[in-house]
Amino acid sequence: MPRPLSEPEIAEFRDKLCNAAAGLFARHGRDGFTLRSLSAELGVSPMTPYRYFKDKDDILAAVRARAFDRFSQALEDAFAGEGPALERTMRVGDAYVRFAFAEPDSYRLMFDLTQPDEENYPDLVRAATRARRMMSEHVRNLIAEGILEGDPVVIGHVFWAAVHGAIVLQMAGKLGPDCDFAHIRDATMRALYRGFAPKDR
Amino acid sequence: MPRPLSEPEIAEFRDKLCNAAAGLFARHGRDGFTLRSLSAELGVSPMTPYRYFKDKDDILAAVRARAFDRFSQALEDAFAGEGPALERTMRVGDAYVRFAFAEPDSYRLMFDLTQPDEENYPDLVRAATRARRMMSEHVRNLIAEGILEGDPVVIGHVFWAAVHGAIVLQMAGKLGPDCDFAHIRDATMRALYRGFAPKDR
DNA sequence: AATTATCTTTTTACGTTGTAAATTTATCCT
DNA sequence: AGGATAAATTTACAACGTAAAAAGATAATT
Repeated sequence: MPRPLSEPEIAEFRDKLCNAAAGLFARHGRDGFTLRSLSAELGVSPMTPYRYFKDKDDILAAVRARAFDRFSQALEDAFAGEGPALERTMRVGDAYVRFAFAEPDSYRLMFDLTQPDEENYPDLVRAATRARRMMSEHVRNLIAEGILEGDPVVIGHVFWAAVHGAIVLQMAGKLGPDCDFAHIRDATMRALYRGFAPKDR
Repeated sequence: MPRPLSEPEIAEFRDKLCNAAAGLFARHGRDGFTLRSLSAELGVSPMTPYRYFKDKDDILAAVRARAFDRFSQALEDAFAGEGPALERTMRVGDAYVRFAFAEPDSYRLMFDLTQPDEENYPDLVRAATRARRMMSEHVRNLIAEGILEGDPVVIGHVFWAAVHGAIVLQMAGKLGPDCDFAHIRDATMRALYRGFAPKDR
């Protein structure tokens, strides 16, 4: 139906394309994701995506932004429920790890080190910021309940970096054979809770 | 001089090629590293490297292995000197961080998530294992001096994962604007030392 | 209703990539 | 000297991202 191409139509195509791209990514890895295979999957010519995205990097940025949004949603959902702060935080942590290993390709996409300059993709920056916010948000609760002590932003980032480090080392196959991820994660969390515990008691 | 191509000659060419590849990588990023530009840099035809390496992935594995070896060497040198355990460990930590930010491309190469199956490259596995060994080695000293308590392998991996996580988040530009790497690193180390401190005192 | 203008999509084409195959070049052995 | 052999280059091909040209389809204008 070619004439005006309304805003919702554009959004729908972009949506379908991003989903197809994510699928390709998951099935055939980074190299399996080509404009040509993507177009084939969508049943359009290889040049059609250029009507909806600037170029391949633009597509990648959109896919990454979507991954970040699903990730953030999972964390926010886990945090949303009722219960004591520690329990809510543990739910967030579980959701984090579950997402990372259930969708390793999305996780890779989000945090891969060799990525084109993010600042050129505002929606990606927004989605990444949304995810980051949650990192310190649940720590605020822990501090309020007296479980931890310190700056919530810093502590949140420390927890985040620690679990992220364990995840990526695991994903990169860099963890030794005699110490699996669950072990590392458990020891890390235990040590950090003790390390950031209020000083007086 | 084409006839036998002695073992040292092969090693020398591989060496030169790996250095050139690392340079290309550093100057132009992953996409700037092509067989053609690499050959041009070496003053040979684009097919010559195939006499010394199976394919591009094989070259990449060799470059990665060399990065791991230089990395390990830096850590081992830092650990080698005299002094109390805590001081030696801090030297290792500093060497780690210094290497990561002085040679971010090498660090990326070592730990990038989208890498072909390592197990097919024995030398890479060896180099990676060498680096990993150091992670728990210095922790053994800390435990022997009563500064930490627990399994040195697990604790070593926890420290490793934590600092690695902070580094890659920093490199990926994922750390918030109001908390820089040095801050995170400091807080992480402080918390982990406290968290793994012997229970009695 | 026919024509024109406008917008989407496809087709075609180009430069670049990794690398297989064929060819050339240089050395050693008889 | 002349063949054998191994190294290096040249040539060639399929696949990639994407620019440019062509085609196709609808809305507006006459």
